Amino acid sequence: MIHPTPRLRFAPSPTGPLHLGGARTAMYNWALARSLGGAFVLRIEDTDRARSTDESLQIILAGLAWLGIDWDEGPEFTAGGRSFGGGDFGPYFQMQRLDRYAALVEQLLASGHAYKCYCTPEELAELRAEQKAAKSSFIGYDGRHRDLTAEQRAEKEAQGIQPNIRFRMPDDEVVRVHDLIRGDVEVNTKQLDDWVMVRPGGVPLYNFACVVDDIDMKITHVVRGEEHFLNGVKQRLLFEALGHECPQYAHIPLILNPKGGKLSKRDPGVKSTLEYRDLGYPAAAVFNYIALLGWGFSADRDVFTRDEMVAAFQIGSVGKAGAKFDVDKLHWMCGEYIRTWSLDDFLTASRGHVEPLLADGAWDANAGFLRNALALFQERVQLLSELPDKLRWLFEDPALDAAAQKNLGKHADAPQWLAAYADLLEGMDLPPSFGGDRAAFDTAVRLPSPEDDAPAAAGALTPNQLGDATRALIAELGIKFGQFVHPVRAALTGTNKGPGFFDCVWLLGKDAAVRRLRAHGRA
RNA sequence: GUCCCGUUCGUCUAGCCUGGCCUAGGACCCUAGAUUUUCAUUCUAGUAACAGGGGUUCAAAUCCCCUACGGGAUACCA
Repeated sequence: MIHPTPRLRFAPSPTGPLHLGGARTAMYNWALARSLGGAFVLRIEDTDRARSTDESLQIILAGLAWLGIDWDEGPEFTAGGRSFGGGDFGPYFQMQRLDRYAALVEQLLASGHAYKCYCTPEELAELRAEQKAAKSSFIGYDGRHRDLTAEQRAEKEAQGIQPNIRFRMPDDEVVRVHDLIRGDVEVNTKQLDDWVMVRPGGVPLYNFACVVDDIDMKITHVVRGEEHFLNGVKQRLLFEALGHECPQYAHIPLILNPKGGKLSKRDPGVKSTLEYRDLGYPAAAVFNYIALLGWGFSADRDVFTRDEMVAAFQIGSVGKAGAKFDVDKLHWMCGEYIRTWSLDDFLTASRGHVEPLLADGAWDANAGFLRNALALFQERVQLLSELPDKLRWLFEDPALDAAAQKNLGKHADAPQWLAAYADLLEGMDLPPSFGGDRAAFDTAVRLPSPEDDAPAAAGALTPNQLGDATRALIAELGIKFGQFVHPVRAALTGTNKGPGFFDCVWLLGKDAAVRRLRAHGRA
């Protein structure tokens, strides 16, 4: 037999945002498809009319695109100049495939694999309650309408009851399923009831639509959450009833909250994927981190690229145990990725977070300044959303935090030092503060690299020259470097942490620096 | 209740299939130190695990059984 082209799918229902667990399921499907050289299909399971929304759909598509999980077939979508979707096996929305489901229902009804059931939701709830009360080992539909006569059905219809359609399961049969992750598992159909394929009115339910679509879309492998494990058994029997081979199944464990429990609304891992984007998590870092939740790249490497993952990915090596979501490691990973970026990439990514601090047009008007400023923070953030708080002191006089207050009050002479420093700076060719004309200073300077410490315009002061002058003053005052620097930094930046002292002064610029020193100083 | 799956450092995991190379490896976190004007980065070192109990075997983290605990399923949701 010829091996069919591998075809995998991710089939979300647009009833909410794409959380990280869903993204990981999509990713494993995607990675397996890519590693096998097959196709990755995105199918939208929108048969739950009450809860499906177009907004959720857009969020899901944008979330996948952001993570770089691109789909070959499915809804059309364009992001970042790339288009996704299309394909010859559509439609890819289940609500556009109702004719197809209807045709197969007729076939199954005719062959006896399916039958009409007239039970109402109330009746079924009552049945379940009775079973529970009687401590029955089986809880579920008891097959009471399995073999209704034509007369009985006519009677129900006459009462105006619209039937649902159920799949007839074997009563007592051991079904052996092979799972790519769990291995061979045996399930007795005694545990499974005759499940509903189609709602009254004709809209199909998950297990039925899913199988029809997997057949029509020629799906060869299904990777999904372990909550679908038993659905796999039901689906396998339906595939057989329809005369088709069942795809290979792989059921992956769920992501757990840090306590080891089920993920609930408030847990970090259930945030929408787009929230991570908006908070300045690098997409590649999020991708990398969630890949690690249940799968390992190698014994001694945690950081890897998409391509490396595809090359190394094997579905069988996904773990069977649920993984807890660890924000610390995610954040560490984000910092790792940000530090690998070029300064230009960092600037581009930072813009959306920093620009709100500035007046309209100020980002472009102060490109050189911002480049120098941001360069100092690339290795000091894990998320881009940390940037505004870390940069605010450059644009407005800061309130002193507790540590800064302490530093400022540590030595009785500190106010004199501040005043002396203000005098010194006032007489120097220091750059003007943000918003001023800094062209002579800011051109192409990247502060952390001494070799770049060369302003374009002759005569403009560099951070290193500022440092020489400052050290001379400190010597004159007869104090230690540390004694001087801590209170001054506090007065200037409002905090005791941050980039190198001279870089801070140089970047802050003359007018703001002098103003703040005078505010806290005394001659 | 019943059925299915799982359980290696606090966390993610390597090792388990094909017992011996495991005095159990890596990473995050934490701690200490080095570097630095602070913070961050970087580097070095350290703490820390085979859920418990039986068995099989010359030998078990690795194979078998039981217990405990955790997760999943048991919908006219997906």
